[in-house]
Amino acid sequence: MGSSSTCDAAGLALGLGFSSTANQKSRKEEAAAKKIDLGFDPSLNLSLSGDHQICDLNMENKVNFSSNKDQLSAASSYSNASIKRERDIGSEVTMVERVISARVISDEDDCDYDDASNGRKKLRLTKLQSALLEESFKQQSTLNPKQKQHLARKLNVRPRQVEVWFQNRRARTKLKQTEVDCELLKKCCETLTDENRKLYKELQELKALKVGQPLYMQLPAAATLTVCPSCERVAGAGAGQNSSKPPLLYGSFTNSSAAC
DNA sequence: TGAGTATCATCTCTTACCTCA
DNA sequence: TGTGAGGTAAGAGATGATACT
Repeated sequence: MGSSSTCDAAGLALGLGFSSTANQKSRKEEAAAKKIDLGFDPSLNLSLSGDHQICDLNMENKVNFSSNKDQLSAASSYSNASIKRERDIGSEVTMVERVISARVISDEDDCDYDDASNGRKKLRLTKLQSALLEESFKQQSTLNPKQKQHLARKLNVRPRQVEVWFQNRRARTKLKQTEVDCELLKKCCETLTDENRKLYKELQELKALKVGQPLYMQLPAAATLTVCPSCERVAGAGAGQNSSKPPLLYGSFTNSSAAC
Protein backbone atom coordinates (compact mmCIF):
# COMPACT_ATOMS: atom_id res chain seq x y z
CA MET A 1 0.00 0.00 0.00
CA GLY A 2 1.12 3.55 0.19
CA SER A 3 3.93 2.45 2.31
CA SER A 4 6.59 4.49 3.90
CA SER A 5 9.22 2.02 2.96
CA THR A 6 12.41 3.38 1.61
CA CYS A 7 13.60 0.46 -0.40
CA ASP A 8 12.75 -3.05 -1.29
CA ALA A 9 14.77 -6.18 -1.10
CA ALA A 10 15.87 -6.11 -4.68
CA GLY A 11 16.85 -2.51 -4.36
CA LEU A 12 18.93 -3.32 -1.35
CA ALA A 13 20.54 -6.29 -2.94
CA LEU A 14 21.68 -4.12 -5.78
CA GLY A 15 22.68 -1.29 -3.56
CA LEU A 16 20.07 0.94 -5.05
CA GLY A 17 18.24 3.06 -2.56
CA PHE A 18 15.08 4.90 -3.40
CA SER A 19 12.25 6.51 -1.64
CA SER A 20 8.58 6.29 -2.02
CA THR A 21 6.17 9.12 -1.61
CA ALA A 22 3.34 7.07 -2.95
CA ASN A 23 0.10 7.06 -1.09
CA GLN A 24 -3.16 5.31 -1.34
CA LYS A 25 -5.01 8.24 -2.70
CA SER A 26 -3.02 8.42 -5.86
CA ARG A 27 -3.09 4.74 -6.53
CA LYS A 28 -4.20 5.09 -10.09
CA GLU A 29 -1.57 7.68 -10.75
CA GLU A 30 0.98 5.30 -9.34
CA ALA A 31 -0.22 2.55 -11.55
CA ALA A 32 0.07 4.80 -14.53
CA ALA A 33 3.50 5.89 -13.47
CA LYS A 34 4.60 2.35 -13.15
CA LYS A 35 4.34 1.75 -16.83
CA ILE A 36 7.99 1.99 -17.37
CA ASP A 37 9.63 4.10 -19.95
CA LEU A 38 13.08 2.68 -20.08
CA GLY A 39 14.48 5.76 -21.57
CA PHE A 40 16.15 4.33 -24.61
CA ASP A 41 14.92 3.74 -28.11
CA PRO A 42 11.25 4.72 -28.01
CA SER A 43 10.28 1.85 -30.20
CA LEU A 44 11.83 -0.38 -27.60
CA ASN A 45 9.70 1.10 -24.91
CA LEU A 46 8.55 -1.86 -22.86
CA SER A 47 5.16 -1.79 -21.35
CA LEU A 48 6.16 -4.43 -18.89
CA SER A 49 5.77 -3.62 -15.28
CA GLY A 50 9.04 -3.16 -13.57
CA ASP A 51 7.49 -4.75 -10.54
CA HIS A 52 7.19 -7.96 -12.29
CA GLN A 53 10.78 -8.03 -13.15
CA ILE A 54 11.69 -7.40 -9.57
CA CYS A 55 9.30 -10.03 -8.36
CA ASP A 56 10.56 -12.58 -10.77
CA LEU A 57 14.08 -11.87 -9.77
CA ASN A 58 13.25 -12.19 -6.15
CA MET A 59 11.59 -15.47 -6.67
CA GLU A 60 14.36 -16.62 -8.91
CA ASN A 61 11.86 -17.32 -11.57
CA LYS A 62 12.43 -16.90 -15.21
CA VAL A 63 12.93 -13.42 -16.44
CA ASN A 64 11.37 -12.72 -19.75
CA PHE A 65 11.69 -9.52 -21.65
CA SER A 66 10.42 -8.90 -25.08
CA SER A 67 10.26 -5.89 -27.27
CA ASN A 68 8.91 -5.13 -30.69
CA LYS A 69 12.32 -4.40 -31.98
CA ASP A 70 14.62 -7.21 -31.20
CA GLN A 71 12.53 -9.69 -29.30
CA LEU A 72 15.04 -9.78 -26.56
CA SER A 73 14.32 -12.70 -24.37
CA ALA A 74 16.27 -13.31 -21.28
CA ALA A 75 14.90 -16.54 -19.99
CA SER A 76 17.46 -17.08 -17.37
CA SER A 77 17.17 -17.70 -13.75
CA TYR A 78 18.66 -14.68 -12.12
CA SER A 79 19.22 -14.31 -8.49
CA ASN A 80 20.01 -10.86 -7.26
CA ALA A 81 23.57 -11.89 -6.82
CA SER A 82 23.87 -13.34 -10.25
CA ILE A 83 22.64 -10.15 -11.80
CA LYS A 84 25.51 -8.30 -10.28
CA ARG A 85 27.96 -11.00 -11.21
CA GLU A 86 26.90 -10.94 -14.78
CA ARG A 87 26.83 -7.22 -14.97
CA ASP A 88 29.28 -6.95 -17.81
CA ILE A 89 28.52 -10.06 -19.69
CA GLY A 90 26.13 -8.86 -22.29
CA SER A 91 23.22 -6.80 -23.39
CA GLU A 92 20.67 -9.04 -21.80
CA VAL A 93 22.07 -8.39 -18.41
CA THR A 94 22.32 -4.72 -19.20
CA MET A 95 18.67 -4.90 -20.04
CA VAL A 96 17.94 -6.47 -16.71
CA GLU A 97 19.75 -3.71 -14.95
CA ARG A 98 18.00 -1.03 -16.89
CA VAL A 99 14.65 -2.48 -16.09
CA ILE A 100 15.55 -2.69 -12.45
CA SER A 101 16.84 0.84 -12.44
CA ALA A 102 13.69 2.05 -14.06
CA ARG A 103 11.69 0.15 -11.52
CA VAL A 104 13.67 1.61 -8.72
CA ILE A 105 13.14 5.10 -9.95
CA SER A 106 9.43 4.65 -10.29
CA ASP A 107 8.32 2.98 -7.11
CA GLU A 108 9.06 -0.03 -5.06
CA ASP A 109 5.71 -0.83 -3.81
CA ASP A 110 3.21 -2.54 -5.99
CA CYS A 111 3.74 -5.35 -8.37
CA ASP A 112 1.57 -3.91 -11.08
CA TYR A 113 1.29 -5.02 -14.59
CA ASP A 114 -0.08 -3.94 -17.86
CA ASP A 115 -3.34 -5.79 -18.00
CA ALA A 116 -3.81 -5.47 -21.68
CA SER A 117 -0.49 -6.77 -22.77
CA ASN A 118 0.87 -8.98 -20.05
CA GLY A 119 -1.69 -10.21 -17.60
CA ARG A 120 -1.02 -10.80 -13.96
CA LYS A 121 1.90 -12.94 -13.02
CA LYS A 122 1.50 -15.32 -10.16
CA LEU A 123 4.37 -15.24 -7.77
CA ARG A 124 4.64 -18.27 -5.59
CA LEU A 125 6.50 -17.93 -2.38
CA THR A 126 8.99 -20.66 -1.72
CA LYS A 127 8.37 -23.18 1.03
CA LEU A 128 11.03 -21.57 3.13
CA GLN A 129 9.54 -18.13 2.68
CA SER A 130 6.09 -19.42 3.54
CA ALA A 131 7.43 -21.20 6.59
CA LEU A 132 9.12 -18.06 7.84
CA LEU A 133 6.02 -16.01 7.24
CA GLU A 134 3.97 -18.59 9.04
CA GLU A 135 6.35 -18.51 11.94
CA SER A 136 6.09 -14.75 12.14
CA PHE A 137 2.35 -14.91 11.93
CA LYS A 138 2.24 -17.26 14.88
CA GLN A 139 4.02 -14.66 16.92
CA GLN A 140 2.07 -11.72 15.60
CA SER A 141 -0.80 -11.55 13.20
CA THR A 142 -0.09 -7.95 12.30
CA LEU A 143 3.17 -6.21 11.58
CA ASN A 144 4.26 -2.67 12.04
CA PRO A 145 6.12 -1.05 9.14
CA LYS A 146 9.53 -1.77 10.63
CA GLN A 147 8.76 -5.41 11.17
CA LYS A 148 7.37 -5.62 7.69
CA GLN A 149 10.52 -4.13 6.25
CA HIS A 150 12.68 -6.40 8.29
CA LEU A 151 10.79 -9.50 7.30
CA ALA A 152 10.74 -8.48 3.67
CA ARG A 153 14.46 -8.03 3.70
CA LYS A 154 14.94 -11.33 5.43
CA LEU A 155 12.80 -13.11 2.89
CA ASN A 156 14.11 -11.14 -0.03
CA VAL A 157 10.66 -10.07 -1.12
CA ARG A 158 8.98 -6.70 -1.28
CA PRO A 159 7.29 -5.33 1.83
CA ARG A 160 4.10 -5.25 -0.15
CA GLN A 161 4.29 -9.01 -0.57
CA VAL A 162 4.71 -9.48 3.15
CA GLU A 163 1.80 -7.17 3.74
CA VAL A 164 -0.44 -9.02 1.30
CA TRP A 165 0.58 -12.35 2.72
CA PHE A 166 -0.37 -11.28 6.23
CA GLN A 167 -3.60 -9.82 4.94
CA ASN A 168 -4.57 -13.05 3.23
CA ARG A 169 -3.40 -15.09 6.19
CA ARG A 170 -5.60 -13.10 8.53
CA ALA A 171 -8.50 -13.59 6.18
CA ARG A 172 -7.89 -17.34 6.08
CA THR A 173 -7.66 -17.50 9.85
CA LYS A 174 -10.89 -15.61 10.19
CA LEU A 175 -12.59 -17.83 7.67
CA LYS A 176 -11.47 -20.96 9.48
CA GLN A 177 -12.60 -19.55 12.79
CA THR A 178 -15.97 -18.74 11.27
CA GLU A 179 -16.26 -22.32 10.07
CA VAL A 180 -15.38 -23.63 13.52
CA ASP A 181 -17.90 -21.29 15.14
CA CYS A 182 -20.50 -22.36 12.64
CA GLU A 183 -19.93 -26.03 13.46
CA LEU A 184 -20.12 -25.26 17.15
CA LEU A 185 -23.40 -23.42 16.73
CA LYS A 186 -24.77 -26.27 14.66
CA LYS A 187 -23.97 -28.74 17.40
CA CYS A 188 -25.38 -26.43 20.00
CA CYS A 189 -28.53 -26.07 17.97
CA GLU A 190 -28.83 -29.84 17.62
CA THR A 191 -28.43 -30.33 21.37
CA LEU A 192 -31.04 -27.71 22.15
CA THR A 193 -33.45 -29.15 19.61
CA ASP A 194 -32.98 -32.55 21.14
CA GLU A 195 -33.54 -31.24 24.63
CA ASN A 196 -36.58 -29.32 23.52
CA ARG A 197 -38.00 -32.46 21.97
CA LYS A 198 -37.50 -34.39 25.20
CA LEU A 199 -39.10 -31.67 27.28
CA TYR A 200 -42.02 -31.44 24.95
CA LYS A 201 -42.52 -35.17 25.13
CA GLU A 202 -42.39 -35.03 28.91
CA LEU A 203 -44.90 -32.22 28.92
CA GLN A 204 -47.27 -34.23 26.78
CA GLU A 205 -46.98 -37.16 29.16
CA LEU A 206 -47.69 -34.99 32.12
CA LYS A 207 -50.67 -33.45 30.41
CA ALA A 208 -52.00 -36.90 29.71
CA LEU A 209 -51.62 -37.83 33.36
CA LYS A 210 -53.40 -34.70 34.45
CA VAL A 211 -56.39 -35.38 32.23
CA GLY A 212 -56.77 -38.94 33.46
CA GLN A 213 -56.66 -38.83 37.25
CA PRO A 214 -55.82 -36.62 40.18
CA LEU A 215 -52.16 -36.16 40.45
CA TYR A 216 -51.70 -37.93 43.76
CA MET A 217 -53.28 -41.07 42.40
CA GLN A 218 -51.10 -41.20 39.39
CA LEU A 219 -47.81 -40.96 41.06
CA PRO A 220 -46.04 -44.28 40.92
CA ALA A 221 -44.09 -45.69 43.78
CA ALA A 222 -40.89 -44.18 42.47
CA ALA A 223 -42.34 -40.82 41.68
CA THR A 224 -40.49 -38.62 39.33
CA LEU A 225 -42.35 -35.57 40.48
CA THR A 226 -42.34 -34.01 43.87
CA VAL A 227 -42.59 -30.83 45.84
CA CYS A 228 -39.72 -28.53 45.74
CA PRO A 229 -38.41 -28.33 49.29
CA SER A 230 -37.33 -24.76 48.98
CA CYS A 231 -40.35 -23.09 47.39
CA GLU A 232 -42.86 -25.83 48.11
CA ARG A 233 -44.26 -25.81 44.65
CA VAL A 234 -45.19 -29.04 43.01
CA ALA A 235 -42.94 -29.93 40.21
CA GLY A 236 -45.05 -31.32 37.43
CA ALA A 237 -48.02 -30.81 35.17
CA GLY A 238 -50.31 -29.66 37.87
CA ALA A 239 -47.82 -27.44 39.52
CA GLY A 240 -48.59 -23.80 39.72
CA GLN A 241 -52.21 -24.37 39.01
CA ASN A 242 -53.23 -22.56 42.11
CA SER A 243 -50.70 -19.86 41.91
CA SER A 244 -49.68 -17.17 39.53
CA LYS A 245 -46.27 -18.67 39.20
CA PRO A 246 -45.58 -20.75 36.15
CA PRO A 247 -45.31 -24.48 36.72
CA LEU A 248 -41.93 -25.87 37.43
CA LEU A 249 -40.85 -28.60 35.18
CA TYR A 250 -38.15 -30.75 36.59
CA GLY A 251 -36.79 -33.29 34.29
CA SER A 252 -36.88 -36.15 36.74
CA PHE A 253 -36.03 -35.10 40.20
CA THR A 254 -37.21 -37.57 42.76
CA ASN A 255 -38.42 -37.14 46.26
CA SER A 256 -35.22 -35.70 47.42
CA SER A 257 -33.96 -32.52 48.88
CA ALA A 258 -33.31 -31.01 45.52
CA ALA A 259 -34.15 -27.35 45.53
CA CYS A 260 -35.14 -25.02 42.74
C1' DT B 1 -13.66 23.30 19.56
C1' DG B 2 -15.96 21.04 15.78
C1' DA B 3 -15.84 20.32 10.72
C1' DG B 4 -13.35 19.13 6.76
C1' DT B 5 -9.54 16.81 4.68
C1' DA B 6 -5.46 13.90 4.03
C1' DT B 7 -3.07 9.82 5.05
C1' DC B 8 -2.52 5.26 6.45
C1' DA B 9 -3.54 0.46 7.85
C1' DT B 10 -6.66 -2.98 7.53
C1' DC B 11 -10.66 -5.53 5.89
C1' DT B 12 -13.46 -7.61 2.42
C1' DC B 13 -14.51 -9.03 -1.98
C1' DT B 14 -12.85 -10.29 -6.25
C1' DT B 15 -9.78 -11.69 -9.95
C1' DA B 16 -6.33 -14.29 -12.06
C1' DC B 17 -2.84 -17.59 -11.90
C1' DC B 18 -0.94 -22.04 -10.58
C1' DT B 19 -1.05 -26.82 -9.18
C1' DC B 20 -2.92 -31.16 -9.00
C1' DA B 21 -6.10 -34.92 -9.43
C1' DT C 1 -3.30 -33.84 -22.90
C1' DG C 2 -7.24 -31.19 -21.58
C1' DT C 3 -10.11 -29.79 -17.70
C1' DG C 4 -12.22 -28.42 -13.41
C1' DA C 5 -11.51 -27.52 -8.48
C1' DG C 6 -9.04 -25.61 -4.87
C1' DG C 7 -5.42 -22.69 -3.04
C1' DT C 8 -3.46 -18.32 -2.99
C1' DA C 9 -1.06 -13.81 -4.49
C1' DA C 10 -2.57 -9.58 -5.59
C1' DG C 11 -5.89 -5.67 -7.06
C1' DA C 12 -9.53 -2.53 -5.81
C1' DG C 13 -12.68 -0.27 -3.01
C1' DA C 14 -14.57 0.56 1.67
C1' DT C 15 -13.85 1.73 6.35
C1' DG C 16 -12.01 3.41 10.64
C1' DA C 17 -8.36 5.85 13.15
C1' DT C 18 -5.39 9.64 13.51
C1' DA C 19 -3.30 14.04 12.50
C1' DC C 20 -3.49 18.40 10.66
C1' DT C 21 -5.71 22.77 9.10
